[in-house]
Amino acid sequence: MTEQQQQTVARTYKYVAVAAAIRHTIETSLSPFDAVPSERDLMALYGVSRMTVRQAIATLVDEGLVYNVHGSGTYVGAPDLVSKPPKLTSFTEDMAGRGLKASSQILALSLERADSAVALSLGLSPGSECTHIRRLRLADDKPMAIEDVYVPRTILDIEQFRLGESLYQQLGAAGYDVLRAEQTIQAITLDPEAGSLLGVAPNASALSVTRVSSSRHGQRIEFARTIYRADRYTFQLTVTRDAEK
Amino acid sequence: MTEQQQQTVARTYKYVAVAAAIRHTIETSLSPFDAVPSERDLMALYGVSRMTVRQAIATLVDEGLVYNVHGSGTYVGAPDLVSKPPKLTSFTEDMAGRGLKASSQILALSLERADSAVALSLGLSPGSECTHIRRLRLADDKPMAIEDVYVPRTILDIEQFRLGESLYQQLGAAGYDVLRAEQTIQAITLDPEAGSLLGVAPNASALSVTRVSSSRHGQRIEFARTIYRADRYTFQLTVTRDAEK
DNA sequence: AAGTGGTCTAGACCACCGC
DNA sequence: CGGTGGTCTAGACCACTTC
Repeated sequence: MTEQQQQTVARTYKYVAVAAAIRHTIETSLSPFDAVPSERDLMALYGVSRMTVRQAIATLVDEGLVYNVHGSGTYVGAPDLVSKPPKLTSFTEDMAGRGLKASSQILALSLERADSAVALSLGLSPGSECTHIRRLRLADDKPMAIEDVYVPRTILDIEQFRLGESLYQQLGAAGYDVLRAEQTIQAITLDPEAGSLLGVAPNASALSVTRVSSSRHGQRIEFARTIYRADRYTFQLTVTRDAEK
Repeated sequence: MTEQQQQTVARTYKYVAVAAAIRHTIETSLSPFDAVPSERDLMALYGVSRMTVRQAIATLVDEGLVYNVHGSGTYVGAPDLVSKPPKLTSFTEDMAGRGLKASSQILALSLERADSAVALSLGLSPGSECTHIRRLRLADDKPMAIEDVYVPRTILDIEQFRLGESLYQQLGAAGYDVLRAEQTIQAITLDPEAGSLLGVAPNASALSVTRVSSSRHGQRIEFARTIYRADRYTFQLTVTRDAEK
């Protein structure tokens, strides 16, 4: 943590201060669906121009704390109405969010030539070498998923990989920050070997999540496939119909 | 389609026009990572104030078409880096997005007392009456999914329901605009009856998507469960790790 | 008709990037 | 240092909701 400890004094912008003041007002004295003071009132209240008020409100709208109704007013939103875009989380983070303790068991760690699916997904020429990590993922010490991760050798060589440390953290340290991923979710039928690893009936149903992760600039870093026990894992997300914004 | 045919002339706002002009410029003569003309140039070019230019650019940033770099410029984004929040779509829209033609076959239409799962999800007292619609959903005339929809009778009575017309459109016309939904995705094993309806083996795996839809103000409108053939349907989404914005 | 948020102007200065 | 986007002002009129 011995970072450069920026001394920037955090120059406070007016709209940030106004937003904080409004947030405080809401938290201390307003309830969901209550009206926030009008923009013109807020101008007078905080001694700023209307645009500054609007920018402050815009950040709150972004957070989902309030919403605008044209011609009527700005209102406090219901907390559970907030629709955040889904986040890319590690298995450990995902389990923690479900109140479970994550652990792992390495099943295999090897350098392999990418098969066509992996090569295609990662944009590699077929036969390129990849570090392959196969892990049994446990939640509260019971099998939850089988995970196969493929990373190009040029990004993370097998000898560099340190077991027990977060993969994303290691990739970030190597200059490959994972920022986004495309995920494909499908239902599959387990093969008997996977079934026995997961402790379920052979030929049981399971949820397969395939992920291709990329850096900020679109460079593909990781191909991962995780097969979850259908009886222990569901995937949840919020979708919106309009630009609720 | 004999709606009220609003005559609003679609009053075109300047920032919308400017955004369209910039979009056109990008599509016809710029490539990813190219710089867009500066805001001051755009002011002069389109004869509008800076704020209007900025609002136009803001909409394009929202779309992921361009991104700003403070102190440097505004640049065209890479198309595949765009991360849109997942949208709530009707089956017809969903299939159209996959290049398939959607059709339906009504399996049942009845008024029922909500079972505990439906009542809980919709916030109804157990035993409340619900309109239940069970449909076989086809894509390119082949079975794709079985869908059960439950709507409180107080929102849509069974006699009001018009077959063949979009449910969401009917709900909207009744003053219940569906704006967002919580979805739960899981893998299940089909029962033989469902398997035969879908034209797959009994006990095949399938993807189950459960949806609770709400209005702008959080009123729960619809409980739906759709069971998709695992071999014809996958669920895709983009997730981000940081506030990529 | 009064009040709200939405759009728009014509300026100004600040913070940051690259040369 | 010049040019860029980011913040901010003090007005104005438009579009919508509410009474």
